[in-house]
Amino acid sequence: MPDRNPIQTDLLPPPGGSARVRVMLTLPFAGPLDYTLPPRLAGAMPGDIVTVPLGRRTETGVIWDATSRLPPEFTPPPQKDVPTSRLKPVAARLDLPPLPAQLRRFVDWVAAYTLSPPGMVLAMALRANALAPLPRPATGWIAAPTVPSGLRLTPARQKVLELATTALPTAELARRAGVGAAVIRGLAQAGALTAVEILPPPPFALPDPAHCPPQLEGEQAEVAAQLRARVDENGFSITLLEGVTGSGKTEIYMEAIAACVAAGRQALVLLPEIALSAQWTGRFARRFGAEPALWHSDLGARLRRVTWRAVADGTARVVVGARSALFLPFDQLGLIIVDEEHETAFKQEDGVTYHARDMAVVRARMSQAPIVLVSATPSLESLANVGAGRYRHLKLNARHGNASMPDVETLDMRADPPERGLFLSPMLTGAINDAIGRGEQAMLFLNRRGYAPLTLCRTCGHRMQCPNCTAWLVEHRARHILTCHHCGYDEPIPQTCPKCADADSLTPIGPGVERITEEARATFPDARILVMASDTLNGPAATAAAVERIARREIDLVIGTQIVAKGWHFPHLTLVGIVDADLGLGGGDLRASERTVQLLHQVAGRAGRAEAPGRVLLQSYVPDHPVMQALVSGDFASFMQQEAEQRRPGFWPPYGRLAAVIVSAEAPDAADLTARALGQNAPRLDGVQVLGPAPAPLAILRGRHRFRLLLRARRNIAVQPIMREWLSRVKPERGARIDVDIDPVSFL
DNA sequence: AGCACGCCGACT
DNA sequence: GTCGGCGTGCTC
Repeated sequence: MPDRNPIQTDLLPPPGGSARVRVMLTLPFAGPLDYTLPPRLAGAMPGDIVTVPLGRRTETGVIWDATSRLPPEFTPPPQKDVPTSRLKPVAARLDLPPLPAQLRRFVDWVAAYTLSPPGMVLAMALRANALAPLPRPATGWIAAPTVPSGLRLTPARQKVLELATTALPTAELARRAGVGAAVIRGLAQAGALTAVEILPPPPFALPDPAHCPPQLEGEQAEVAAQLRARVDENGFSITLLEGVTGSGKTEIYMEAIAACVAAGRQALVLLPEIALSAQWTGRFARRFGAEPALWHSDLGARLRRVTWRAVADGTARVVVGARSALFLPFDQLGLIIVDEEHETAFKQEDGVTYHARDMAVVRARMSQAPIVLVSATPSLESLANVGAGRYRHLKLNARHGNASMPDVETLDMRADPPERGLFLSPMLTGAINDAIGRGEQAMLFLNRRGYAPLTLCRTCGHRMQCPNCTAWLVEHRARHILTCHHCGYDEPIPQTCPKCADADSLTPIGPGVERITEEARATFPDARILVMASDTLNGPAATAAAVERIARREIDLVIGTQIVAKGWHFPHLTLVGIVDADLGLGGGDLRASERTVQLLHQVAGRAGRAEAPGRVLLQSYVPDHPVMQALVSGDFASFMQQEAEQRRPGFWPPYGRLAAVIVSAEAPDAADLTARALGQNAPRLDGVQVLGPAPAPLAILRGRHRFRLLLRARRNIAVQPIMREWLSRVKPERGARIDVDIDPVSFL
């Protein structure tokens, strides 16, 4: 542990001067600030949490390492040195556990990689309320080994001393002995009771690897053994675990967790969404006889603090969480699992933009720990890494038990169109009727919330648009509003067209889940229907309750958005209807096809898990599209191969690197001028190309005008130094902001 | 991110 | 004459 070595040279006072330390504050500076360390704080070390003066206020920060340990191409340019004579002294060292060296290094790495101020990355690591003071341990009383001579042993005193074999606080001891507090005080005074601190019990029970191990056979046992071997070798490795839905991936990687816990190390499991954690926690508890520690952004303040500490001191052995769990102060990280690794929810888009899956790989490397990326439909990135020999590949080909893969068919909407004004084709409604008639469950999937995505005036053609964004307002009929899904703006549904004032001329165009529900209620009047959308289910508890109702067969037809695609287990669901399989294909997004296949395959996987085989019907106007063909044939390997071949020649990811630059300003001119200045100063380097500037697809967002540029580089070129150099040459116009997104996922 | 300093409009 | 608008720039 080199960083805890008290003779670390950078902390020794220089000859004839006082010690200099660098302190990272949770502020958007380019790096740590220098302070002197007063003699009374001698011995303070990197990682220690301190308060320092800044201007005329006091800030809390972390003593940082004197020298960067990043590869040179990632190291930000050095800042100018402030002479020691002008430095202010560190004010105080707080009595808190230090930030581990590994986490400090990770913060530096993420900051350098994403081109974010390191203080903002540090803020993510400290947002846990970790800086709140430790609660004072309660004092308890325990009987002294010998009763002091001369003590009169009254029956009351006798009783107290008999009970005080384990430390108990005054009130509790008095209550149990049936005496007053005065008796306790008297005994303490006489030296018959000794005061001790009562340590709170560890907040997380130790998971028991032997509690309830699954019975694995064949390829499952083989894969579990492989994963255990990775954990047991106790070094860095990356494994892609690819397994069809229902193949028991979770049970199998839990064996790796078991090995990790058995070895006394900690495991981190990242899920794309906290909604999944309730189900996951249940499975974990059945396997290990204890609950894992949970981590996500809206955990209560107290639990956050307790969890953060428990991760730091190692008493939390298994943490399951959203992407922010990557920044917990693990001490003995022995395994990272990224479940549903292809999910784009792992990409954080606001504040520090980072991809949790990729950063998890970095964290694993720094911890010299194995990482397992898990998916039924791996990302092209991960498959390419397998192809290049960088990742190991484990496959689970068979569904658990006797369940077979669902049968997927396309419904050609040109040949078999729905009735006018409806969205479900006769073939689909017929299949739903059949399924419900057999006492089975059906599901309709449409990845669009609300009633209709567009409201149009039949008289003048006016489209209801968001005043702050380049986007249509989505009708939410249940709430009687038109709302913008980008900025949250809403207004009541107008009775007359705001442009031509014609009454009752506004018409909803296209379906959302609300509208499909309306149609389903009319078409299947006797069916018990449940809608699952992020705005109808508030919170993980409500989602879990809905899943439970479906499992108990209280529902015949589930209608849902994206949320139903997650790994829910619906044992009686045999039919899935995709209302609009073409939906994700528009928009010119690099990953549109890949994402559509992943999403629709995930939804399809909800069907036919138990004995009854599943059937999936895709409503499409382009049934010959490679995406539909891949879903029908189930041959994703070939589909991904084709995708890869399309991206390879142009050096698109994963064969090249991208960095997006978004210029935004309230004033259109400021945004335009800044974007053009960036274009004119674009780097001219071999293997690097800059596209744009062009107005962003969302040309106005939250009232800000936006332009985009895209830098594309060959895979062997680090984009960070190029970006740093480029941005340093352009000064944004007043009011304009330049945001950088390394490895962009969204192209809006 | 704060918080000052700074240089131009409506007020006790 | 001042109070205060928030633009610009610095904080070790």
